Amino acid sequence: MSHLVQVLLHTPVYSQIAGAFTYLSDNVLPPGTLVRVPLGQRELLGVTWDQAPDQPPDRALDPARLRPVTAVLDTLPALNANWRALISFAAGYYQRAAGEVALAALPPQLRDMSSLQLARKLKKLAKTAAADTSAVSQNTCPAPQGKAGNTADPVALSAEQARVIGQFQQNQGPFLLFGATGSGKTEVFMQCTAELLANSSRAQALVMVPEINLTPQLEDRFKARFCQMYGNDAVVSMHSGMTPAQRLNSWLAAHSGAARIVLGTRMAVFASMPQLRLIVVDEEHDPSYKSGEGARYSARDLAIYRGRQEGAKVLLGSATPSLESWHHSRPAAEGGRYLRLEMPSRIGNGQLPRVRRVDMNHQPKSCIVSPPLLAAIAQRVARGEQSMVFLNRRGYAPVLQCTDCDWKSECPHCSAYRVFHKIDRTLRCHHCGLTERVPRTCPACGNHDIAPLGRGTERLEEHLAELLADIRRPDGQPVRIVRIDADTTRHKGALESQLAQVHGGDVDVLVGTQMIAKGHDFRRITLVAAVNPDNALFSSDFRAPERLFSLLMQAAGRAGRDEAVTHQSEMWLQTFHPTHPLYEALKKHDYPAFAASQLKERQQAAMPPFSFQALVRAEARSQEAAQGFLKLASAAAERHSDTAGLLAQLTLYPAVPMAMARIADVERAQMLVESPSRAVLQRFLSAWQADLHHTRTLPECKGVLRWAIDVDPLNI
DNA sequence: AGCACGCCGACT
DNA sequence: GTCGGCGTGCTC
Repeated sequence: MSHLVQVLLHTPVYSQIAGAFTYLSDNVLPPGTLVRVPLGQRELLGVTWDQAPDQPPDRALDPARLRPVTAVLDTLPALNANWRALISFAAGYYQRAAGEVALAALPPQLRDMSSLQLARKLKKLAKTAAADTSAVSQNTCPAPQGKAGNTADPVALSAEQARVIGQFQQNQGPFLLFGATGSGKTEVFMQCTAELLANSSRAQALVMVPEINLTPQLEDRFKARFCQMYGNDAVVSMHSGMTPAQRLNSWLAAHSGAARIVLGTRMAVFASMPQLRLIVVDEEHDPSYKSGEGARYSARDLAIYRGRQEGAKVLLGSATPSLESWHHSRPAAEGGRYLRLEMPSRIGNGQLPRVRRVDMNHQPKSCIVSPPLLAAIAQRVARGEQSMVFLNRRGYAPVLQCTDCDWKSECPHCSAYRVFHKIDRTLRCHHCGLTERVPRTCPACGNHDIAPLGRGTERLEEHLAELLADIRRPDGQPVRIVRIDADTTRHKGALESQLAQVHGGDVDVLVGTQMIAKGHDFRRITLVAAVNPDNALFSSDFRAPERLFSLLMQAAGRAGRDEAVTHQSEMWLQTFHPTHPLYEALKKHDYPAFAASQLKERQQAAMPPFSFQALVRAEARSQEAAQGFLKLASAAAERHSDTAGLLAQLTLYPAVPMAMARIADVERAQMLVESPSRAVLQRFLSAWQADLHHTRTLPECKGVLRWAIDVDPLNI
């Protein structure tokens, strides 16, 4: 028992003991070893860590009170230095405890396994893996040819794809693949993966997608291509929709090197992959890559760090890149650090849909679907083609209002209205979940007339059904409308079955929220319409236009994927601002022009990517308490020399209520910190942590429930 | 974060 | 009389 060992545990930053714990061990344990250690009454999983160089191990610790390591899980190889560097970097950059980040990056099941259980598990896996590889070597020799058009075979590449792959091979990256929807980005990802895996018998690739919904179809394509070559467990998935046992299996396969390809959502960026050679980030602009809980990391940004750290190539892909990535991929002569790869054309003569704007100023007052749009949809139905109509609000109406007095369907617990859902006659708060039956009379004045105000997908569906009631499909049947949103897909498998309905041609008009804009290929859709996209144009969030543009481009990409119908596909926009530059750029499918104008505005206003931001958020029972905490903390920053010295190079904005100020009776406030220098912002935040912790303990901050730092926040 | 210890309200 | 609410405080 003579060796001291540093161990990271799942303890958050604000528990004073943010660093590693010291334990006694019989043997020298290499850093990255999994151990089980006692902490108070509990026994926890921990990871041994490198000695902090700037800090002697035995500072004020009483050596007599050190406890021994309970067990060493050394049947598993230690987590390597690259993985530990990633964890340390993420913890430092996002201002969290290394232990919290490290333990959150391990599969949850591992936390409550003894070394014996783990050893058994590994033995079992080794056995099945051996059986599997022998099976593979049997059936790869004369590769059993599946049905015609097998996805397992690399398809013939377009000239653009071939050129881009060539650039990928000849450069080190990081790369930004800027490719139109339908230009064949996935095929490029697979070719690049195939290439790197073929180079070395142990090389591994990590492929990330923004949403769980998108993993199954990606998994199918990758499995069809790579499992024949490398075995059935060569491709594994990692996302939060998997069972704990599945997640453990995938993690172990990646960690041992058995898995050659890991597909997953943002959490997969932390997968232990000892031979990582490639990281692909598909739809890199998607906000889902930014975590909103715990350590608020950006998986896309960490992918860039990780790639550099491990010498793995990083390939970001999008049809509408984030302005950050776009800016980084400007020509190297102008300071760009990423290599931009471009694929502007759709595969197989596919064209992007023609964009048509309906000026709602010249349409009947308060109409939901304008006559020209309605006529266009009716025409599609009569021709046997499909239409897709977007509205980013679910429910029947966003507000219910008394026609007599001022009453509106406010949520008693949130600063939001409850949404009217006609289907079950309820008022539902989309923030806290409060659900009540619609009152018969106005709760304030007793009036019988309470009317829905505004429109949601439910009402749009109903409205379209009325308007299209007389329209017949080519087979003489009445029009079929289906709605897809969070309400209709609540049950497991519902989304899949509804999508199958659409693919099967049973549906003429698809109504939905942005849920249907992402990823799914609908081959017979020739019309996509955004009913009311204007909201985002004048939002207080400076990223709202970027998100709208991306959403509309993605939506437009749903139309005309089939060569037979591509020439007549259209994207319709109903707007009160038809000449807005965003729509002008969209009409030309001109992301570069849109990005250039946005970046110019951002530069003039010194906003990201020309400045760096962090947000401190506080939650309390009262708005005063939440803001009070932030004010005290910023006063402390001005008092203390280590933070005050940096204030000349950054701006501490005043504390303000969040856009959604109250959710479930919790008041939320935030404070923005901004600097032209990322390094200055980092130094400031690190030094300021102590002030924030201390401020929290003051008696006047009793009411503060939680606070957190969000570095590079997406929603301000 | 957990989990203890610790002091005040409605129930077998 | 207990069971249990969650307010402070500690964990190598």
